[in-house]
Amino acid sequence: MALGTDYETQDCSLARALEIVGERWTMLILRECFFGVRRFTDFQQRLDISKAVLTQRLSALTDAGVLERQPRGGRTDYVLTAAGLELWPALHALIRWGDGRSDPTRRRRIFSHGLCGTDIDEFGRCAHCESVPAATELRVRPGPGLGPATRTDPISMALRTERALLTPF
Amino acid sequence: MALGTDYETQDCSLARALEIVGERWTMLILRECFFGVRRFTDFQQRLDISKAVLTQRLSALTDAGVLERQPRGGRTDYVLTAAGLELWPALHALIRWGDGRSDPTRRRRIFSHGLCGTDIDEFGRCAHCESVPAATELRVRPGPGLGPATRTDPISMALRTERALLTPF
DNA sequence: CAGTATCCCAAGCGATACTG
DNA sequence: CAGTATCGCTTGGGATACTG
Repeated sequence: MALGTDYETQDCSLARALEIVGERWTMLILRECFFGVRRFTDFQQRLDISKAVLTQRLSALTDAGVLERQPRGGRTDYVLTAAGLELWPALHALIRWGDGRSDPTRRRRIFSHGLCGTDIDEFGRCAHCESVPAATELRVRPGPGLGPATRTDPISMALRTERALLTPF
Repeated sequence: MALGTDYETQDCSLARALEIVGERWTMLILRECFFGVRRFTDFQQRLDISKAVLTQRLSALTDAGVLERQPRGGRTDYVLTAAGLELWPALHALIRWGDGRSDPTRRRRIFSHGLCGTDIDEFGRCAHCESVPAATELRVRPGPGLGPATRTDPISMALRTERALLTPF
């Protein structure tokens, strides 16, 4: 069986999810979306991805209902839909797992609950509010593991300060 | 830049995670591990994956410290390590997201907290215990969305009953 | 700016056969 | 049982050039 062409025999919905978000680059694109990136050119420059591939991925995500095209200033924004926003727990879990692999004390990005300022734990929970905040309620800031600034573009610079997730650039 | 060959420029640990678990088939293999599959042949038959690819994935996961080889009865078991078990939140979030995409009332697999019997929510929480149980404390049972039994092998049949995660076959 | 079009190479993967 | 070896196709994707 060719994975990607026939998921019918898989008795678990994981395969269905991977069909949409399991391709190379897709998760990285979505991470950028959560960080507030919306423009084709910004995705392309930040990820250093070929334009053909980026076009294909953005279209696939749009077709799948994860992203939505919105006109802004004569240009197109790619914005997370409700279904896309629901991917946050999965994305966050992967980020935390990747972060914990080296030195857990040196995380690269730290997420906090905007309403109360408490950092969320590895399961996405805010200990103070006893809730699992949605992505729209979170803020990001650089952690101790984030390296020195190598990029000087406006987006990279903004992401070196604390900032609400999803705020458009 | 070629994704998969150079993640150094990625300022987020998501890329690091995807380097290990982002390849095709890898997540499906890990799902089987959480369900208790440990043998080469069982993976191969359940996933209908080519032996060459399975070999490569199992070796990569072993090298990455996600799986561990354990001799059992003259054969080899592939068993999740502590780092592998920590992938559960990410895997669970993806499964839930994939399940919710069609009809949320018709989930295929339902996970419950073995200690108290309460189903866990989409964030992995047990409402009764106010905790996020580890994979070792969970049980799986078929949900209303699981189709009719098409496979009659022992593993598929066992997975149509309630069962603790990670129990070896 | 936001793509499309073309080219071409490399990797991924399935199928099959073989092995200790 | 648990792989290796070989083959050959198909896809992915980087590079470059072009377009409304």
